Amino acid sequence: MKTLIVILGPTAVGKTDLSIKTALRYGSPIISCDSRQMYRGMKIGTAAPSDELLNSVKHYFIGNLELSDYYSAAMFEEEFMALSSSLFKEHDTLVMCGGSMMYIDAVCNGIDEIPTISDDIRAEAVNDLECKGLDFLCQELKERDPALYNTIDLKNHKRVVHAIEVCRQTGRPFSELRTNSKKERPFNIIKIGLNIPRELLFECIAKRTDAMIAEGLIEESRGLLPYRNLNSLNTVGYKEIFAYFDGIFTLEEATEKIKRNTRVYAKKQLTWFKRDKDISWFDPSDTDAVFKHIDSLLKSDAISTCL
RNA sequence: GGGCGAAUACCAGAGUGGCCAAAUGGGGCAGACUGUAAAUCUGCUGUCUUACGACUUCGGUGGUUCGAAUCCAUCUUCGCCCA
Repeated sequence: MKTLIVILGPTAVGKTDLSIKTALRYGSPIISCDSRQMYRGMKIGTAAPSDELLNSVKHYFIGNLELSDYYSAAMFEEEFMALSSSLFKEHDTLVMCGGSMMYIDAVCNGIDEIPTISDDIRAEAVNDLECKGLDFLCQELKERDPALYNTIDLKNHKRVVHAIEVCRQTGRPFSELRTNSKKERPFNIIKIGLNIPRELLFECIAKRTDAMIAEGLIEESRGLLPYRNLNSLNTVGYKEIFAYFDGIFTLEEATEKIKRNTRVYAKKQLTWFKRDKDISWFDPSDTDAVFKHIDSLLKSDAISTCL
């Protein structure tokens, strides 16, 4: 059976390095699973792999999107499945590496079929939110989908708006479209979680942020300034630098904010991953332990396949 | 040496007799998550495992008062001003 090795963990923990080593060892390309490294022109701020690394191992989904492209976890699932099925023809194992929690889950568990919302409906819903308010949308949701109304976070406008969009477009309650089922995949999945003590992780974050500034994050951001309102640039590292351009922060303050927001993001990732009991956790420097773990699982799969 | 001002929870900073365990912001901690997710949202943040409950706090000490972070005295530290 084919195997997907997923390397995940909080930002700045050292996933990239280990993914390269793992890919080289198992002769696999790397499928990136990072919702921001997919966008072109955001290399420094997203800590995308260097050109050198990209040349050492074939990577997918790095810098493959325009800043203005619409993208989603469901689209990633679809593209991943298509790509993996073709890559598995030549490889027994594939390495997927990244920290975008929802994308990882979309690949590993699948995501329900929900129609992409049309521009008209989206615009109208957003307009309703601005003009009529969140309460109005909540009331509509209560009528259209009482089940969801009772469980959704009614203070989270993004969720409420999307629920309304789906209800309006399909004419059905959003909750009916949710199956809560896990999709079967035609490959095994090994989840390698990387983590280090929080203090160290926070130190890495601080160092990496300083390095980004030194490598030209400001220049990169200046070039991206015209696109600042795009969702792709609603991203830690850029929004703070944009605020610096606006004069809201000094460079020092912006840098501190980036560090802080990156820490919050890392924590959020860890909270999400904590729920996933399929993850085996390792120290990123302990390559041997990771390989040993992968080898033993590959071996036991080989044995059970023979039987 | 003299005059004035300030001292509040992790930090900044409101509060100037009861509605104060003490606004607000920052920071910290915890959590949610099925379609732009590095997004978006929530809770907690004096101690007591839970509290509509109890206990200890607003520089120190001692007072006034039924009641003090708030008033008085005094001490300490810091800032400013006059010498």
